[in-house]
Amino acid sequence: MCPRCSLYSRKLMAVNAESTQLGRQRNARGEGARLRLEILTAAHALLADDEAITLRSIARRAGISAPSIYRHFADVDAVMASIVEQAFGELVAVLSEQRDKAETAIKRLRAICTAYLAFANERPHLYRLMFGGLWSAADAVAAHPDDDPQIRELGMNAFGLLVDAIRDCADAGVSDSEDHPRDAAGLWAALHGFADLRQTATLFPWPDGTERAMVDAIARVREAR
Amino acid sequence: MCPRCSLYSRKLMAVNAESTQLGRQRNARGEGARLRLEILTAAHALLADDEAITLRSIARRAGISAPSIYRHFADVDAVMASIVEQAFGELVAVLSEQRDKAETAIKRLRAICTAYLAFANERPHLYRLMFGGLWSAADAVAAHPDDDPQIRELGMNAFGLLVDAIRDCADAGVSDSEDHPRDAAGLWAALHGFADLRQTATLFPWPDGTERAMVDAIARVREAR
DNA sequence: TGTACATCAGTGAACGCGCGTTCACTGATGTAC
DNA sequence: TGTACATCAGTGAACGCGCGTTCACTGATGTAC
Repeated sequence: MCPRCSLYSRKLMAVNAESTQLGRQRNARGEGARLRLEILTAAHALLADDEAITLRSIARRAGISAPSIYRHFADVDAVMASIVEQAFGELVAVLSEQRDKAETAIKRLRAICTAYLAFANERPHLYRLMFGGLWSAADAVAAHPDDDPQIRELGMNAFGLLVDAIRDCADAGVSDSEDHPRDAAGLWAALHGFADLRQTATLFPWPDGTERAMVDAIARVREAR
Repeated sequence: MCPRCSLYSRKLMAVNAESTQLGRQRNARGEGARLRLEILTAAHALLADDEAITLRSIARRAGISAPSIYRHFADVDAVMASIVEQAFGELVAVLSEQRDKAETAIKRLRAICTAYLAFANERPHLYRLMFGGLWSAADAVAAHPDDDPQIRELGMNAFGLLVDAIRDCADAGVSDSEDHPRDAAGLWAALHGFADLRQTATLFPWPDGTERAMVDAIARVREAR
């Protein structure tokens, strides 16, 4: 046995020993499905701590060995798809929640936008998983065209919130928007770009009020000064 | 010698043999600096072909061994910084070029925006290297605070084009923008988001005219319908 | 009631890959004596 | 003019890392006879 390989193995053993939570006891007979939840929970915990999310890091966090994940997910794409699917649900929930706290149509629109940016800001890794280049739903769908993860529909739900909010403003006479889906698409792009660049272009001196001006302009908000 | 390691080595040797362009002859005595250019050229070729860009892939493309890069760059960050620096120069050049082809202030502004989106669209890997999460100038600066790669200034040059274009529109009375840097920042965010999402959210049905509506709105273009 | 067996949850060890980086070297070319 | 030597461009082989994935297994628990 050559020294390199043995070193390798000893190292791996050490890592495995360290990572495996000895306290964990396995699920009872028909309860194996629980681990599926634990895996997703571990992924969420990683994201909450803003740590890198890989199959192995999830396994470490969940206190299980990496291969165990394959009992519950076909491959790493399936894990990511589940996480993203869940995340879209959460996004829609927080956007709706913040919207419903506001009284006027314009404030509801702005509340959605602010909540969107807050979501991206507070959970950058998760946000990048959903929209950034970290992982691509389109690629995953292309790789496994059969198991439709309905991520597309979930994304459209979130987008629908923007369309509706702009329509409500127009109906209330406080927006000049004529093509609501088009303006919502522009608004989404602007929000995404702002969220993304604030994380990436940290050296750039963002002027105060950029968000508000951008949102109001794209949504064609008409308001007394 | 264990079978695994020997396999490993044979594989590596095969890869190296394959990747090394035997045709290449090394530079003459005082001309070693040439390789620096060849490295950057290889990186550009990779980006043009939209292939992944790593220290090793650059070396393969340049037809040299990976360690050779260290004669000319301190580490992989230094290579990336050089590429990005050069790319910012190119970006400013194409934006200016397209701007100067247009006759009116509004058309100049729109030309800049269209050229920006075209740049991002045609060279996605390069664009992601500059602005996306692929590589972070901020991280690199943090890691090597001493060798200032002036990427920040170059970025500000590009941004200045937007500010000036909006100011010109306002001066010409075709924009209601009052805070040009702020509106330019919003416009940049919107352009970036649009460019990024068009590559990421390929499943999303982007409405026609999104770009124009978005640009005109944020730049507060005032125009007869 | 006891026992053989199937099922099930989960693991340990390895594979092969690509990455960035280090190190000791090779071999050509210019320079000093 | 010849030769020893320093310099320089560039390489080959390896290191250690983390990744996704596969495979044969272990050991507990329920079920059938």
